Amino acid sequence: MAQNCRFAFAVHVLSALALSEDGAMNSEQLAETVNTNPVVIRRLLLDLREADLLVTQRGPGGGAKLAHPAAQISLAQIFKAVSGEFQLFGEHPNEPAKACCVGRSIKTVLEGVAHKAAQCVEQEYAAISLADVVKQLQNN
Amino acid sequence: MAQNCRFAFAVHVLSALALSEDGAMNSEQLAETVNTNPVVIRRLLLDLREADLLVTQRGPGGGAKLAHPAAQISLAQIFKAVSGEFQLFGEHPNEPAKACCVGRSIKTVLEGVAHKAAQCVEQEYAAISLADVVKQLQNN
DNA sequence: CCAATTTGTAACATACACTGTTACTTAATT
DNA sequence: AATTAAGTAACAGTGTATGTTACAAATTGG
Repeated sequence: MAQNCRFAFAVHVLSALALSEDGAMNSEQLAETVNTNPVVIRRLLLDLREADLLVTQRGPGGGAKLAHPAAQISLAQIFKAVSGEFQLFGEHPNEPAKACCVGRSIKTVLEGVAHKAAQCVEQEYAAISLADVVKQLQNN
Repeated sequence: MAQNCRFAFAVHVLSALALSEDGAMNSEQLAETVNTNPVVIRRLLLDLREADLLVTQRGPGGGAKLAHPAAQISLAQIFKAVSGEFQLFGEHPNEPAKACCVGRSIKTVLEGVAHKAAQCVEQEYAAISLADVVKQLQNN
């Protein structure tokens, strides 16, 4: 459903930081392991910093490092930081016809459905920590 | 996450059919209540017919009607019919660097995460029937 | 059989979002 | 002061979605 890969990139970046020697990596190193452009990484870092998941440092020897231990960072936090709220499907782009009883309230009903599903996914993601991901990476 | 509104349109269309007088409506009538183009509706009808959720009829007096009672159609069936499998986030578009242990197995780990979340959403949607949606529409 | 109607389908237009890229500014270290 | 790296703006290229027109295929009723 989410067409973008920002969440995948973000988990990759944070895992790499968790596993790096001194805990810090710059955008060029991160871009290399993710296989993308450093600017794409820096844009991601801004969102992750905004969510208090990492800190950045300019200048020589700068880069990014985790703001908290990996066990205290959940996939739900990461997802929200880079992709906003959980949205499982697109809404009506045009307003449905109000003349029909379906058109009048379909959006409200679908919002309820989307909300329940989003809660379900959020719980699932909240139960998985970055440390869990790192552990799995090491066992592969 | 799903950027497209095919699921919303599909639920709308099927609800309208469930609530229609004689159980049948043509693509023009459906397009009017959804507020889109009849061809968009007909493309949707093809997928819903393929999934055995409705039947279509050409020629004068033709149109679409439900293939089963609304209580026997779940939102999970509708979702799969028009949007394919549940996919909660996009994967790496480019292959991550295999030199780093994160790059080597991040895709596998993320697949596992996506699978668990997808199961969770599917269960949620499977528990809601078209009849439930119609009931909510009538109470609004 | 003929005319009207409606689905089925191809082709294209338009809009939008996302990734990637270049180039430059700002800040921090030595 | 020079170097390094993040921050940021602007734009290119790609892909996907909705919407639209036009026509083919099938079905019904007279």
